[in-house]
Amino acid sequence: MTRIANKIINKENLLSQGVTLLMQQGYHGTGLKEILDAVQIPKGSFYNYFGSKENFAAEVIQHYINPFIDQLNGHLEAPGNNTLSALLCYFNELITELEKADFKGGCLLGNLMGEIGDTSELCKESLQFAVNRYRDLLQAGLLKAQQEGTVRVDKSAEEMADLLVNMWQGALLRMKIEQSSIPLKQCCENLLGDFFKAK
Amino acid sequence: MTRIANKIINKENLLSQGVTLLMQQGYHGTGLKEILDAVQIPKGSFYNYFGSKENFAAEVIQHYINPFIDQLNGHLEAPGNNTLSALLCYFNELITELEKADFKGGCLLGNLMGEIGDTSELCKESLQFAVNRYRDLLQAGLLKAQQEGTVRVDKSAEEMADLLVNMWQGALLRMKIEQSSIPLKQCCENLLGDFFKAK
DNA sequence: CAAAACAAGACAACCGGTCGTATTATCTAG
DNA sequence: CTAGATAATACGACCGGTTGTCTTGTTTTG
Repeated sequence: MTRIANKIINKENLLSQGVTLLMQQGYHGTGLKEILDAVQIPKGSFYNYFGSKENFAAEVIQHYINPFIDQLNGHLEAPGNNTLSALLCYFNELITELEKADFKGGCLLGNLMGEIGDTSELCKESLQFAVNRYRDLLQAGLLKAQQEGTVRVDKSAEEMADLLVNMWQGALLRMKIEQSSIPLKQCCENLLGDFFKAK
Repeated sequence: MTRIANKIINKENLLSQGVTLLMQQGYHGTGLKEILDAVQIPKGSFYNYFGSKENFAAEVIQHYINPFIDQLNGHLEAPGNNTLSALLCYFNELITELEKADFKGGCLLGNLMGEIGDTSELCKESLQFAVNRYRDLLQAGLLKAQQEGTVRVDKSAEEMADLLVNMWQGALLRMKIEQSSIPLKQCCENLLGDFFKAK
């Protein structure tokens, strides 16, 4: 095992553990020691890899969103019925996962937007980038659904994508304190299943 | 000045400063020292008043929501055009205030739901109670608007109130990282100004 | 004067970050 | 191909400062 390969593995482990801990306990609620102990990596190495906790968090954010992009992409590209159904299917998958996790954590992006969205410039930019990537993908899906005639065309796909992202984030917060997936389901039913539908 | 009156003033000052600091820096991001220094109250007194930081935060949450309840109530009871307009007027007032604050802070409830919603049982309950009080008031307004014929009746006032609260929370998060009131305006225009409207 | 309320600061644990040293990889010269 | 120089990485003891909480002595009150 070469040294350089080990570095990549270590960074990957740190980021992965960072996603888990930051999502559940927040930025200030998670100490470096806790992350480092979990993956058995000394502090000096951490600072060699990332330079600072803030910079680490900015990378964690990107590391977090990637799987969601892939998962959504998978549903959008799958040869199924129509794109609107694919979106509904995707969100139902998310809901199932959140139920399985007992509504713990929610969304790292939403949590960090609230906690450090206006105290860390670096993380704010990382959050912006991550949210925009996600929103753009939703927008592409909604645009396709518009062309298929299942989604109304008197509103732009971009605006609807923003509405969906925002209500979903709010629903995740409600989910956390109510320990229930009802807010999530209401979000899908009312937007994708009603408000966005072509007349 | 009696001793008991002073205690009330001190508690009030602590709660008020707590609202400001917890909203901007979060729960774990704000140390007791910072709050105590700001209001010139010794640490011993704090623990005499509140018992613990967690308990303090739970009280801060209630202290935070009260003015919003009052403000919304004011708009709902004012002898204006109709209740739907009153709701729109209320939210526009909020938007103006957030713009004046340069989009800093956002909503204490949303921020804390994300940060400690699933680590502090006590705060979770306090958040639940605060959010429900707010939601119930919105629900009452929407119900009145339904009776006035300006809001659709094929959806329950409760469901619409939940949707409004959730999208508003999500919009506040987006506002924080985009430094823009556009998400907030989109929320109002699309829900109150479109989706909720009677046909 | 007893009991409760209050305030001051001690307290250990922990924070993010630094630094000197040891180890290893890569490059250069002969 | 190798010997030596240089850079990159690994590592954890250690830093000053802060954390939330608790103990203890004082003051106030009924």
